[in-house]
Amino acid sequence: MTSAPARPRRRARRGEGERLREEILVAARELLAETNDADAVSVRAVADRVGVSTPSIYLHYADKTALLDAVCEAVFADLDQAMEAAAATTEDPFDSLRLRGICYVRFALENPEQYRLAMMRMPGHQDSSPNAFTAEDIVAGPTHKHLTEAVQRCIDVGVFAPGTDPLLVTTGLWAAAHGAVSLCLAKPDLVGDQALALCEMVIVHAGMGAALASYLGDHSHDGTGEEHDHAGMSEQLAALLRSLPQL
Amino acid sequence: MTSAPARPRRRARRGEGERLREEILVAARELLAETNDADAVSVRAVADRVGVSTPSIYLHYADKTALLDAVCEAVFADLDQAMEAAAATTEDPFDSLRLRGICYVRFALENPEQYRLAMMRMPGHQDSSPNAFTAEDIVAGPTHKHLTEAVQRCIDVGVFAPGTDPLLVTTGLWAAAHGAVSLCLAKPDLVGDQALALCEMVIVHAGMGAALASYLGDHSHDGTGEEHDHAGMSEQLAALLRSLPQL
DNA sequence: TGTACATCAGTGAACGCGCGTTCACTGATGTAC
DNA sequence: TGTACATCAGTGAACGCGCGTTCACTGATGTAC
Repeated sequence: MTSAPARPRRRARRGEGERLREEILVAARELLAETNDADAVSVRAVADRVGVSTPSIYLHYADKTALLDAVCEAVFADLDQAMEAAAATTEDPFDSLRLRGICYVRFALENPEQYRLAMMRMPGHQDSSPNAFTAEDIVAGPTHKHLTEAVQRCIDVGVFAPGTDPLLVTTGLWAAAHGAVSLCLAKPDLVGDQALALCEMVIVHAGMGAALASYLGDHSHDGTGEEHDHAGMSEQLAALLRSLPQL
Repeated sequence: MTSAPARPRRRARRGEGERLREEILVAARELLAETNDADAVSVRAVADRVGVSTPSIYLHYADKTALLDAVCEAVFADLDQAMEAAAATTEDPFDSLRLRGICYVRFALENPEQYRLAMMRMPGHQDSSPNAFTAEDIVAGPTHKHLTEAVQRCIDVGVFAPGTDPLLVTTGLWAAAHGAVSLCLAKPDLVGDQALALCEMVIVHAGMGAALASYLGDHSHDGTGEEHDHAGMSEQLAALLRSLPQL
């Protein structure tokens, strides 16, 4: 790995110190993409790839964790941008959700190690600083905001029952997408070459289930608007499914 | 960490070499449970915890990877046992699936680092041997087999439409459960203290969606039994949902 | 236009650390005679 | 019952390695006079 050809580099001029900061970020992401191994991203390897000495990294990032945090932020920004572009191709609110889901999955499958780093760093681990990229950053960020808005539009249009909690559906859809994708990444043999199809299936199923549940919740409860009775769900579902053929 | 009190140990007698092997396995899992950090499981730390010198590990495991593989196997075995016990409390096939899901989630939330190790080691990584614990091992193992059988019972009983591919539903449910759980583990703030409820919601939704899709697939296509038309799914869903209130 | 100087980007060498793994060994356990 | 010996479980010390980080430094860039 140390034999990676150092790019020819010009020393930055006076006010251009920020240039190297960006190059370091890019190099770290390239390393993730090429090695598919987060352990391959050492401070030394990144510096080597940029074509700069190791201590130079510390001119731009306080420590390794700060660099990884910056990578996470950049990955989420890219993901959001891709999803918004994908969603812009339709007017239908539910289809917009679906397209976001597909885009999410595609992004993750195409950038597995960057996705893993962004999504799977656990708080409290040695490799995450107290101010690491946490759930708060996600919820505050545009990715989550855009998704919640898309869910809200589905509620407005009637795909999800009125009174549905958009945050709950958002989190549920995210969980479904994340699960499908990370199963595909971790155990590819389990799904073979049908990874994308499986992921889409799971997301759409979760979406349909959420829609169905919000309908059931809206019509089978006392109307207090409180959380669904999960324990009784299977009987309701069974009853509903038995009635479907008479539609 | 090196100051972990070494347990008093008796040297094993002639035929009892296997005893230490088991103790090593247990110590590794305890380390995962207590530190919540896979990096804390070093050969040295494990040996230290058992109360034995470092090279002794190599009398029972070829290398570190072999030890981790054994841990994965043990974790999956425990998970299967817990799920079977949970499922045994009901006769209803769909409820059996639901209980398995809840048990799966609970196990993962209670043993986060062991779960992560078992499910998230990626093939091709430096820390996974060519014969590491892969998807093949999972599919061949009892956990997956039991789940598929439970899905099949749902098909037999009519909860899922006849002709449904049990393997597809199994994988989909697994993906949903894994997603909900790993989202909760990686970004706990995102779900707060509602982790278990969220996970159950996602799983049940995915199950409902699968049931719904298998019904739709059975009644809205040309009957060739080929894969669903995912692209047209949202219109079908929208139409179905619009018709539901007239039930 | 020329020169002294402050500033800024980046460097070379070294630090201590914990890691996985190996090797020659020790000493208890059981067996053969 | 006593003793020599093979076997087996486990050890102490050391190996080389790559890591994150620090420190005193160099030398190019721009500015003041």
